[in-house]
Amino acid sequence: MSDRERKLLLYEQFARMGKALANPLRLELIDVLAQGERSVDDLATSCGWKLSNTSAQLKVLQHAGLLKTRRSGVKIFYRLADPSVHDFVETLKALATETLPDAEKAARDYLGDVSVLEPVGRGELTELIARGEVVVVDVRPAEEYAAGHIAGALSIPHDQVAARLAELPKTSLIVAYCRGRFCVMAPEAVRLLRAAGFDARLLVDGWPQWHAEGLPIAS
Amino acid sequence: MSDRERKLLLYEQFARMGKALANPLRLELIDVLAQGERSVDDLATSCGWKLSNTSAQLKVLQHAGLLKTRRSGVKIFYRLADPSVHDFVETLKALATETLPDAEKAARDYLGDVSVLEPVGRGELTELIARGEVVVVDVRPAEEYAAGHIAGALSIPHDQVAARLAELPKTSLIVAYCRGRFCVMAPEAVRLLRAAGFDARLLVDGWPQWHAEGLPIAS
DNA sequence: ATAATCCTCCAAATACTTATGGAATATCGT
DNA sequence: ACGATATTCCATAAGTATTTGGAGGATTAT
Repeated sequence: MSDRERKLLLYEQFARMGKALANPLRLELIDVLAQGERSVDDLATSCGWKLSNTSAQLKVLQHAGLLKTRRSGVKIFYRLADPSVHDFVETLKALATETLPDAEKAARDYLGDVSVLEPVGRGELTELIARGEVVVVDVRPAEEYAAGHIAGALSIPHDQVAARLAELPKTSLIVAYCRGRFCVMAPEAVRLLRAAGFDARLLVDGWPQWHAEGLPIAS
Repeated sequence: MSDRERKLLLYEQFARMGKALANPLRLELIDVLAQGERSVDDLATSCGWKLSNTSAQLKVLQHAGLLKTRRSGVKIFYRLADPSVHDFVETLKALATETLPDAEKAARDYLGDVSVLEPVGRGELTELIARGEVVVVDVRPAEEYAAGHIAGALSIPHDQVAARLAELPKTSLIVAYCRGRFCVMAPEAVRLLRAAGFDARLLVDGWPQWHAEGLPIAS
């Protein structure tokens, strides 16, 4: 085999990794799996795609070495093969919003203007928690909270925030978080809380980054 | 438009970036362009693909916001839109070789065992240069050397090394470099030099990383 | 065993991607 | 204006990806 053929084979392997990331459902699955392991139909339901398609796309990611599985009884749980997979996909999304005007626009249309929600850094939140000056709210679905959350956070899934305002203090700062920088759940919750007269802010990024930095967690 | 539709639109934009990286020629083009700007048929010749296909793939990368162009007379020069594009592709390649056994094997088949070539770090090379204890050889094609190289490096394109051994000292250490971690030119040159009795080592990574770190350069 | 549950595989329809050769277009120097 | 050079566009053919519904396998509880 010639050098030229070997080079093409190598670049074809690199392109396989690109192909794994060339599909919206697959990218969404990685985002959800960055919250913790999930079963196949759980993922299908959560992302709103057909079971057979979800299974097929999970297999694609698995064959690219990005996911691993664990069987528990009748269910199969998928998880990220390594936290670096999520970092890489975050970099992809950041690069897309920086270089593709259409992606930047799609992010703005979906998330709205996040800067007015006064994003709180992870360091700042750690201090606020230490001083007892904040209520942290996890607005992700209950399963994701159960799989792991910021130590001391309250679970109020985003679709229940409006109905559970009574559980939150009007006198203290509230910081909401969700799946990450491109997740709409916490920004929506913060807007709702602000409209209802609460002092609410957004956590920069979400659970995966908090977890990756080794900050205090619970589950 | 519903939240769900907006979310899908956003993830479709992210997937566009993945798609841009889902083709071996496109990844190779990014590697070559990380050495400096190049014209279309220069790239086609250098990568060994048909002109029309090279042009089409360059357009795909450009529409993904990864490349920019500059016209100079009858030629059009493409370049990376930003150095972060190259960083990102390096991360992709590293992730592929770490998670995909086939990719790791393809890299080994193409590059051979690089660790026996005693790779020199950039810091170490800077010191060796300062002490005048090394001859640095750039084995990339002459155009790439002309577009920018490590300060003080000698240009001996990889296909001329065997014929130009007389230009190199037997008494001093020789360090060769090329396009980067997955480029075969410097590893081959070091093996050739060692077989001919020279004291040769490989520079870790290649020109783009040296340049990105702001180390001494010339052109 | 049998049924229930969960997941994977398969076939098929549709849509997209890649690669090619050749025609069309743009720029420059004469 | 013309020819030379460099690039893009186009039609086309072959290949690959996506999505679906339903059949087929595994595992568990009865």
